[in-house]
Amino acid sequence: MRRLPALFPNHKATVFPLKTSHPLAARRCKEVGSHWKAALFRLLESCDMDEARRLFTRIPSPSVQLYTMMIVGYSRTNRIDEAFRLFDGMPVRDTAAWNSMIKAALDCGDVSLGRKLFDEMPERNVISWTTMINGLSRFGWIDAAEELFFRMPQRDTAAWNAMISAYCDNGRVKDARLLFEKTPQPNVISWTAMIGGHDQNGESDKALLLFHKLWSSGTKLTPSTYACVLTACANASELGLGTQLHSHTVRTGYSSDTFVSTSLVNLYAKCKQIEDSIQLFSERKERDVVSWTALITGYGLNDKHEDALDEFNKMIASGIRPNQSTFTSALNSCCGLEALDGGKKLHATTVKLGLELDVFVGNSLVVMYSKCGDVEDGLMLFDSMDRRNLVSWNSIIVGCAQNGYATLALKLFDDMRQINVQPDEITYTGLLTACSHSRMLERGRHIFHLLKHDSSVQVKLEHYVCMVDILGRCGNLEEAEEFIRNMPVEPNSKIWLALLGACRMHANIEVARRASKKVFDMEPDNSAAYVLLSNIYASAGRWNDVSQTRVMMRYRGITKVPGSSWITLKETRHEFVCGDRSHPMAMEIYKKLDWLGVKLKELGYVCDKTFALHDVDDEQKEAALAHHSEKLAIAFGLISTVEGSTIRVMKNLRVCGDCHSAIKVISQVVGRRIVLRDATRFHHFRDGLCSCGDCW
DNA sequence: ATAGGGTTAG
Repeated sequence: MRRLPALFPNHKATVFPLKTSHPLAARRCKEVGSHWKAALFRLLESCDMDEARRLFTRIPSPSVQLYTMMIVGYSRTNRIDEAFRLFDGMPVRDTAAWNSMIKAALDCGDVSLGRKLFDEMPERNVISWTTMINGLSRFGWIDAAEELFFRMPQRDTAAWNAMISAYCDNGRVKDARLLFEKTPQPNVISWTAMIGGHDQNGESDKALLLFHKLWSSGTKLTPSTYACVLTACANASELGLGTQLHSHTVRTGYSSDTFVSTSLVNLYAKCKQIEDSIQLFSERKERDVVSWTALITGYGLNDKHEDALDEFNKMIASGIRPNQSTFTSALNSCCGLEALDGGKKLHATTVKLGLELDVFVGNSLVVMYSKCGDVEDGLMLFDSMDRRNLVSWNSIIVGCAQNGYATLALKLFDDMRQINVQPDEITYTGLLTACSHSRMLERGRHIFHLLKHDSSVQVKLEHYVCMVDILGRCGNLEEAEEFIRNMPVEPNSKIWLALLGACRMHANIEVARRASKKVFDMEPDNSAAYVLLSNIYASAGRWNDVSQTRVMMRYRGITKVPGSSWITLKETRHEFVCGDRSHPMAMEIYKKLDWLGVKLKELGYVCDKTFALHDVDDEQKEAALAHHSEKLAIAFGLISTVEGSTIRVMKNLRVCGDCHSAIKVISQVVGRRIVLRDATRFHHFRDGLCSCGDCW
């Protein structure tokens, strides 16, 4: 039998026999100290603060350095109070300890404590100043940061870099540039900060110009620089340069760096080379949240929303915790699929992970609910948010506008201005859309007036389109034309198309001729314009002009986009085209339609045949109106969902007029709410009425 | 391995 070795064979010999006066004592103590230090470091590394504290209390008279390590550990785990208690009880403090405590305060969100410590500390060094500048900048206190920078007694390159980044992070790229040009000895970090700063402020092309300068200077690049530049390539869609840099990173061995690799996944995804993204992601050694989110976003950008959600589930299954950004992307893909059920599941998951209070998650949920036709839940969510930003307000205003809640959209606008949230272009587009969908002429004029006099917002073409739409829908066709003539910018085809749409509503052939000619000049392949023009002629009984339009279409090789409608149930999309019999439940669907036909007749509903006879739409000619895609999808919804529940159907084109009337009656017959999202807006059918008030 | 500057997704 063998004796087990003693656990601490040299225990007695090492620790105690030397007196402190012995020349070896100092060295021994240092060794003992480094022993404590190594053990403490291991615990701090694994963020086990309770265990670290237990160890720390056993250390006889810990050094300033050990105290400081503990403070940093508490700060990393967000335990600012404990950090401060420890700092407060320190027998002596050096500048590093003060600096660590300042950083701890700033990192944990207590700026005033950070500022107080900074003002009180006996000796500040360049690191103290730089830490404060960085902290103040993160809270948006850029003026305070600037003041410190110009007051500090000496500045090294790190200090200049901190101020450059502070300007960039607060949107002041011009000031960053001025400072960069004054920096005595800029290094690769200064350049990287400038490149990243320009890119993040929407100036990716300038970022790339800076990179060319850096490149030609022959400076050795770091992985951070590559990560920044590759992101700028992604945002500027510079696939060529990006690919070249990719090969450089392979040669320098940087391509396996986690930041660089994520930037590459992002680059190829944004440049619509999703296969390359997938390949690069699969080659990664470690898959973290960020790279996985980049891939999920990439699928979404490439219209592969099912794959995006699959990838999201794979990520969860592999034990990686999604964060707010992951949810933003996944929820966006739910919008792409109009998958309300999937979106609700994600909502539940955000609650489980404690992320539902995050403002980005909240915004994404508001958009998801309203884009999936459930604006009521979108509103509920918006009301429950405890923090809101401009995007939150825009999301709910646009959501209301698209769903026909114009008055509510305008009320929300008043609310946001009440609490001094400055609207932007998107806010105004939402409001104008709301007015146009509800034919609110005077409110629309008022909003446009506010927009024109809002110095912090630029009037964009889309605003003019909305205004033409409002004027046109309300029957002021001549005024709309006059409005277009007086626009300070060149009108585009969308403007004329809006006018043409109005001509159809108000059967105005003269204006329609002029408007359609403009559209055909600018966009000869726009099939919607031909269909509109043909319908305008048809409604006036001008059959020669109708057939002439059709000939012109055929001659120019223009084919109409086929109409299709779909419904998403249990995350499966069921899509129908007119007269479709390919669905496994086709028999039941047509039986339901026949039954509905009988019921509709009993209620005296007469089908409006003009939509069948005069439309250029081939699908409408081929099959009876009763078998339009939207009706098929609704019939399928009726037989596949619980009695009384809301049915949500989407259509790629505008809903046909006959279907619109029929669906109103159907909602009454079956006692259900039917939400139909067509190419331009949502229709909420209920008790025989539609939320659009029949003007769409 | 006591303290400061640039890096990836949204």
